[in-house]
Amino acid sequence: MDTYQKILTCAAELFAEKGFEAVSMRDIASQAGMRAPSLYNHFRDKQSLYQATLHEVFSQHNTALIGVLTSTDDPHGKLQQVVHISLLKMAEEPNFRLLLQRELLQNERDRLQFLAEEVMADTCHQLQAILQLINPQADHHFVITSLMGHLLFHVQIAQMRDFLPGVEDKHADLAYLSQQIYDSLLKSLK
Amino acid sequence: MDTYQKILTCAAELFAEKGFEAVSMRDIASQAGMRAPSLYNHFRDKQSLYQATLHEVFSQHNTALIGVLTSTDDPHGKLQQVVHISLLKMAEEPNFRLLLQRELLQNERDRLQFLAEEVMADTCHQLQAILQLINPQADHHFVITSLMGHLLFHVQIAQMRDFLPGVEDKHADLAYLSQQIYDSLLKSLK
DNA sequence: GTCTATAGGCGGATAGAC
DNA sequence: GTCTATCCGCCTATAGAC
Repeated sequence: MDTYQKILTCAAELFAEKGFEAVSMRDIASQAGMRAPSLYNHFRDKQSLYQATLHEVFSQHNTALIGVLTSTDDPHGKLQQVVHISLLKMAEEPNFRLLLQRELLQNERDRLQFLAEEVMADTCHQLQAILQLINPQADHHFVITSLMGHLLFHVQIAQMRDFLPGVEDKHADLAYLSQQIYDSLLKSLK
Repeated sequence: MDTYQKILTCAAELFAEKGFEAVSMRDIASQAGMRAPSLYNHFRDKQSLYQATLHEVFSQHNTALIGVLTSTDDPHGKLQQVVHISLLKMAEEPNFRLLLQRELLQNERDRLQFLAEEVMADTCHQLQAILQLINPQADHHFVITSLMGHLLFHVQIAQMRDFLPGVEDKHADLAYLSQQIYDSLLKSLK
């Protein structure tokens, strides 16, 4: 892995964990085994490094999902796979979810537009086509939004689940969660 | 309103909008019509001010919800009201949602435990009792988590809805959203 | 392409006058 | 209880040696 990629990887980790403001160029450089000024040979400034990090993480995640969405499965199987794989990927590699959720907390219009168009639009369109086959009458925009909310929130809440009432062993099982989310998705489609 | 409360109000606004790291004591003081050192007559340091802000905003929101949850309505009516009022309150006064979501992004165990026990536990228990009356067989923990995810995410996504595919006018209507969320909640309970 | 040294600004926090 | 003045550290970013 070349230096450029090494920096992006470390930056993704730190920005995801602590957020843009809480991470210094020294932190990133240190993580990447160099000094802060060296970063400026690869990125114009901190903002550029952050943007490049977002682009890297988001596009990687998207191409991973497209494989599932363009498979030849029937609509139900595809839907189930999307839920399952999204959960798995977000659980084992939290950078995508964290960076996305941090960006969602910004209320600058152009950053939200970037998120919508560059990160979510493709997946939404693919999902829409699938839902169309299952139930053309349903409110697809609502259902897709609900699905994204489900996926993000259930993974996010995993770390504090032990502190919440009514929790059982099965809730730590991603396969069970995935099944529940898929079930309630289908029910809300009918 | 005394100075103490004035500071808390301004701090809540700024912390919610920009996050802890991105807000300086000078920013808060300026918003409250004073100079930064004056803040230290009311709060030991920035962390204390932040904690006090969280406590203020979270407890206010919780007491507002308890009124609904302890009303004498039937379970279905209560549930519908909880959804509706939560959406309304979060839409018109975003500080609670933003501070909650920012705290959820931390992965420090004790802060998550604080959130779970001081912010969510009461509401969860009340909801659990309601769900028990509707369908004792259902996975209440999952349903309640889903509901919270729904509420938070649909309000959050409101600002970028125009950029997402398949959006229609009705999606900007809180009453419609509230109905949809309640409907899918009931369906996933059956 | 990486380093040291450093500029220049902003951050949290305190001292002490009023 | 609020202010001005100030300390001191960390920040981003650049200059220039190697």
